[in-house]
Amino acid sequence: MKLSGGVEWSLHCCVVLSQSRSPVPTARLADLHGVSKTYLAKHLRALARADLVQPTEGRDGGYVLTRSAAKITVLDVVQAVDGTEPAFRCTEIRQQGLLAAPPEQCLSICGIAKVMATAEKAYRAELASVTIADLAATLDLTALGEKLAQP
Amino acid sequence: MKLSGGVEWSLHCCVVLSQSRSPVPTARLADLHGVSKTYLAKHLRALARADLVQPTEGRDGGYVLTRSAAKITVLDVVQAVDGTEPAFRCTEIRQQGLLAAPPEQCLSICGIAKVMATAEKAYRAELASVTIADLAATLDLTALGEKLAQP
DNA sequence: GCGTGCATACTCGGATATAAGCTGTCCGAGTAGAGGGGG
DNA sequence: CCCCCTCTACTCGGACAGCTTATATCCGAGTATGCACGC
Repeated sequence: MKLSGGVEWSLHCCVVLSQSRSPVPTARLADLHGVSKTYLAKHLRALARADLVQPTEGRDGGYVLTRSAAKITVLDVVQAVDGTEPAFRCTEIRQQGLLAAPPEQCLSICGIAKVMATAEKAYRAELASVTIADLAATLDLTALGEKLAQP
Repeated sequence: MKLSGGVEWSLHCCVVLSQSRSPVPTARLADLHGVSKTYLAKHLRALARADLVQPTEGRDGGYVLTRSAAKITVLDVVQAVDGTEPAFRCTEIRQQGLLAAPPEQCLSICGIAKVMATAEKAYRAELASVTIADLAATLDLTALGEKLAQP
C-alpha cells in the first residue's frame, strides 16, 4: 500500500496558496518546492477538478484556493489526488470456490470487508480532523512571505 | 492507494486454517476459495516468513497456524502480505527548492508527515483490535467443517 | 519380520512474463492582460 | 485619444515514455510419508 507522492506536493502547495492573496502559477509552485513543473501541473489539475483550487487563465494567472484554508481538510486533498476508492476492495471470495456460500447468506457485507472498511474510516476521520489552516499554523512560514513577494 | 488483493486471500485462508487441526496444503486452500494456486503460494510463504503460519514439508504436509487464532490480529496478516512501510513517505520537501528551510529548523518531524503518520496509526490500531478468531466468529462456517473432512 | 529403496505429495526459492499504476515529459489549443500601431 | 492587433504568459487536456509494483505462472531442489521389495 503506497500513497502517491503527489499528495505530499499538493499539501505543501495548498499551504503556500493559503498564504498568498494573488494567483500563484504552476512554475512558481514547482520552483518553491524543487519539484517537476509538468508533473505538479497534473496534480494541481486534480485539485481543480475536486474544486479545492481555482485556476485563473491568461497572463498573471495561476491557482488560488476556492475557499478559506480552514474549510479545506487534509482528507480533501488526499482524496482529490489519490482518488476516493477504498484501499481494500472485497472481491467476494466467499462466493467462489468449493467453499462458495449461497447468495442468500451474502446479503450483508463480508466480515473481513467490514473490518477493513472500519479501519479506513478511522484513517479518513483522522485526516478530516486537520485543515490546511492547521498545517500552516504548525509550519514555519517566515521565509514564505518574503519569497512570495519577490517576482 | 491500493491494498494488495493477496491480503483478502490471506485473511480467508487464516480463517480456514483456524478451523482445521491438520495441515492444509496450498492447492486445497486455493480450491476452497477459487483462486490461483501458485500465486496464493507466494502469499502463504510471506505469512510463513512473518511466523504466522508453519509449513510442514513432505507428503500430507501443508500449513498450520503457529499460534491460537485469538493471538493473530488482522494487522499481523496485512503487514505480512503488504509490508510494514507506511503508505505516506515524507520526502522532506521543506528542505528543497526556493523555500528550503535550514536544517536546524528540521530537527522535528514535518507537520504534514506527522498528520499522515497519526492517521495511519489509527488505521493500524483498528486492524490490530480484531483477531482471526473474531473473524471466524462472524463468518458462517457451517459448510467449512464438511469440506475440510472430505479428501 | 524388518530394513532399505523408490514413488508420491508436498514445500521452498528463484526466474520469468504480463498488466497496471506511478512518475515525468511534451505538445497543441485556448484565454486574458499588456503594449504598440493606426484611425 | 481610442480601438484593434499582436505578443506574451499562463492554463487545460491529451498523448506519450520509463520505471516500479502487483499479478500470475513455471520449474528445479529438497523433504517426509507410505509402500514394495529383498534379506
